[in-house]
Amino acid sequence: MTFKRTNPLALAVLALLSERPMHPYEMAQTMRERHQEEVIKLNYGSLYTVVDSLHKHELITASAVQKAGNRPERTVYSVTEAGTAELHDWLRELIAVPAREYPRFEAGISLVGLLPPEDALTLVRQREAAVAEQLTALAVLLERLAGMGLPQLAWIELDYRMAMLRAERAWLSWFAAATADGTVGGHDSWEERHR
Amino acid sequence: MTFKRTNPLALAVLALLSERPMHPYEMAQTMRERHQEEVIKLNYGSLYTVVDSLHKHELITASAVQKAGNRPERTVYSVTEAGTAELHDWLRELIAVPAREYPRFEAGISLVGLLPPEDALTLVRQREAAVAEQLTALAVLLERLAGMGLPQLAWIELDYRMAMLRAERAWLSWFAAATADGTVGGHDSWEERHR
DNA sequence: TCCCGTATATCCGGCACCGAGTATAGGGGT
DNA sequence: ACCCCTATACTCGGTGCCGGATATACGGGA
Repeated sequence: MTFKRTNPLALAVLALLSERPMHPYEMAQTMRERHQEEVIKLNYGSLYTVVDSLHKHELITASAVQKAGNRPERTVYSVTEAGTAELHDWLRELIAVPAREYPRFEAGISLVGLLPPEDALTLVRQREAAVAEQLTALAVLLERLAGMGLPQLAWIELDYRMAMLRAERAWLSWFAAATADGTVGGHDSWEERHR
Repeated sequence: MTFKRTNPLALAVLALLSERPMHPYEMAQTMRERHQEEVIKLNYGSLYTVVDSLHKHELITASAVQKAGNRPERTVYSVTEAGTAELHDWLRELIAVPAREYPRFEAGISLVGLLPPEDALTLVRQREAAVAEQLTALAVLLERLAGMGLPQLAWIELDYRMAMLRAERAWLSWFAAATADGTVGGHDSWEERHR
């Protein structure tokens, strides 16, 4: 059976091991330090499952089993050639081919007609504020990373995220305005339904 | 134990049942007809699991068990009062509170430095083209829906999606250009690493 | 010296989810 | 009268994922 590219955590593992051999716990630490867990969901339970799976598919190998005192054994893994190939090919796919993601907000907004227009307006305004906050937080973080001398390429994904958040904020602002002054198509029957 | 708002399919079920009682298979059909499966992932296996779960939590009730000939029994469900409350509250949360989604592309682009710049450029251009195609397809669909007399509110989530896709296309276009003419921060060491 | 909070490192049981399988009914063609 | 294809309606086994439990080491304060 061929390896299934479901959990992006496996991608992170391959990427880390392509730097140097590590044991799972060290991978987690490194991901934390680099703020990588903001981009790829990290979960200790899943980490060991994912490492096992990669091992089974021979994309990584157990290169050493250390034992310090009475502590649990630490298995150190290295990436294999097949693993490096998998990493690069997976990366290519992720970048070149847009994937259906089913964002939760799309599901929510598609049913917004079930709520009274006044309520919808309040909720959208709340989201707008939350998105604005995230944007300023991101701006601060970027400032700090750039100040540390890191090149743009090292935080390119944050640049992308900011662009997306700005677009979302703009859309929310438009929708709020259109709901407030009743110019959203179908506003009359929407109001009528809720009294 | 309180109901866990994980699978948005449960949201769709509550929304459908708030129109009229249905059996699971009919829910699936209705979702298909309305293009709802483009916004909420539909999977027959999950559908029955989700319905069971809603039933266990008494958010829906089995209002009838029909039996036509020798065909398998069809259980018709209705939404309870608690179910309607859950639907509305869940909707509010989905709209007002942005959720961390971990988009696959963010994971991919964050590691783009592992690929040679020329390859990255090609891949990003490919994605740009794919996104452009999705945009034209969406525009056609919107035209058709508007032509059928449906109000904007009925396809508001597509409007949102178009806005997001346009923003993504713009960002990809920028990144491709910056990679091509070497103005992306850290381009020199990026090139150097790959020879 | 004892204690306790934190860091280290992994394991495991339960459950949601998925995709493929199953079985009958209905309808149209020859 | 027979066949086959599609639509109907659900079922089930396998698996990946998650959160919390487990167990030891270490360092610092009383």
